[in-house]
Amino acid sequence: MSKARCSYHHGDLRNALIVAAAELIERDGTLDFTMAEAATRAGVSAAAPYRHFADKEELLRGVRELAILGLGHAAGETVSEHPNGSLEGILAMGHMYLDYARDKHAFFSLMWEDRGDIEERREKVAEEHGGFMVLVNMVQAYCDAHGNTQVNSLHLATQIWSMGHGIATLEANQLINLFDRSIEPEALLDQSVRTMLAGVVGAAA
Amino acid sequence: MSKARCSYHHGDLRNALIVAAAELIERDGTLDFTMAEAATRAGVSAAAPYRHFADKEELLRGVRELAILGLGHAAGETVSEHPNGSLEGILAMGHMYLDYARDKHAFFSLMWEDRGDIEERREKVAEEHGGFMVLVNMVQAYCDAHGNTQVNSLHLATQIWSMGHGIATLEANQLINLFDRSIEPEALLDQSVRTMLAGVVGAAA
DNA sequence: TTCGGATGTTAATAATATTTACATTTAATG
DNA sequence: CATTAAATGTAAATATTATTAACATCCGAA
Repeated sequence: MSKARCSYHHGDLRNALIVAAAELIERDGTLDFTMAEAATRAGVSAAAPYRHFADKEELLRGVRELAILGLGHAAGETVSEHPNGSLEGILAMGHMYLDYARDKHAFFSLMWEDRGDIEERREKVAEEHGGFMVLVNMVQAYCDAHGNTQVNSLHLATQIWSMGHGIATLEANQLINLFDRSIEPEALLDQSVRTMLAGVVGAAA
Repeated sequence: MSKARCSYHHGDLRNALIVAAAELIERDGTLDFTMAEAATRAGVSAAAPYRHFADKEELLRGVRELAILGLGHAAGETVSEHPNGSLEGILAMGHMYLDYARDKHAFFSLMWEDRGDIEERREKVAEEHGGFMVLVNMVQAYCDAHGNTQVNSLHLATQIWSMGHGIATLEANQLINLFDRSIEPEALLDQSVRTMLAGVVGAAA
């Protein structure tokens, strides 16, 4: 009875609802789908979701987990396509992040928004945020490759993440080139990352 | 009749509603005040706001303008407290931005969120976003002071802004130290800014 | 003075989230 | 195998808000 849809009980409604909600978010580009539509899409009545989620916020948190895992997966793909410890790998990671922010804006903001569950999230860092660890490893490998063992790679990775996050966030909201239409987000990010690595690790520029 | 409250007509309801909404956002730390409460606070009925704003979104856009002007004002204050073209001035600007993001989280996110009015915003850049221009001038002065005339200060200011924006956004959502509790946002930002300036302009570190 | 438009009011209307009361199914227990 | 409590669904309320409709008042121009 783990995959029934034949009768009264769904079998895997919680996940089905998360997927349904994600599809609606994907379709509309916003988080304001209705609970009723998500329920219908999952093949149940409007009240059924409340057996699995206290409220819409909780469902959104479920979708968020899915999105975070997806981004982590993309990070894994990206790293596997480039030489270990290479600059290009780190830059590619930035481009991937930028693409994600642009193409899946609603998921991107949902992912980082505070929804009053910080403590809960802290506990799930390891299982959810593999993506960041991928970056940390890339940075570490880069430092190693450049013979620098003094660098705190977690710290440096956080600096690079926040640079990418800032550009991605602004770009997703069409603000990065608000003052100068000629600015190219990827070029800007590449240059920022190069400068940061050159300044902290040496070489790279 | 520009400031009446005596009789039937309010006199300046549009602005009063923006202020009322801003107070509610300040009070609750969220954007989900009700139109009715904003109206009551402004001393009018629940339907009155619709004579001035098509919907809640439009009222929020009004509040956003106010917030952006406020941040611009803070930028002006900050720059006036430090030597022209100094590194400390630029760092102070970053701290101010970080403080704003933390203390006025709801306004901060409202400010940068896309609310489907990009074109409209582009037209108001000059009148609204004096704050960014303050940063551009600081960066320009910094470059001048370091005898570097090759730098595109608009470009460099955008890089610095996006770094600060990334850190501020993550910090406001309590995510910047998700992986390493020991990270201090201001220190991280200071170091990033120094590295960027040193890498692009020279000196500074 | 008088009339039209702007701005307010109160009373609907509508869309949604969420709860309630009841139904069905599952799974453990004797 | 029969029984029953817990889990999971359903349909029919409720409640909260945004928003609109229909009507009232006021201000400024002709």
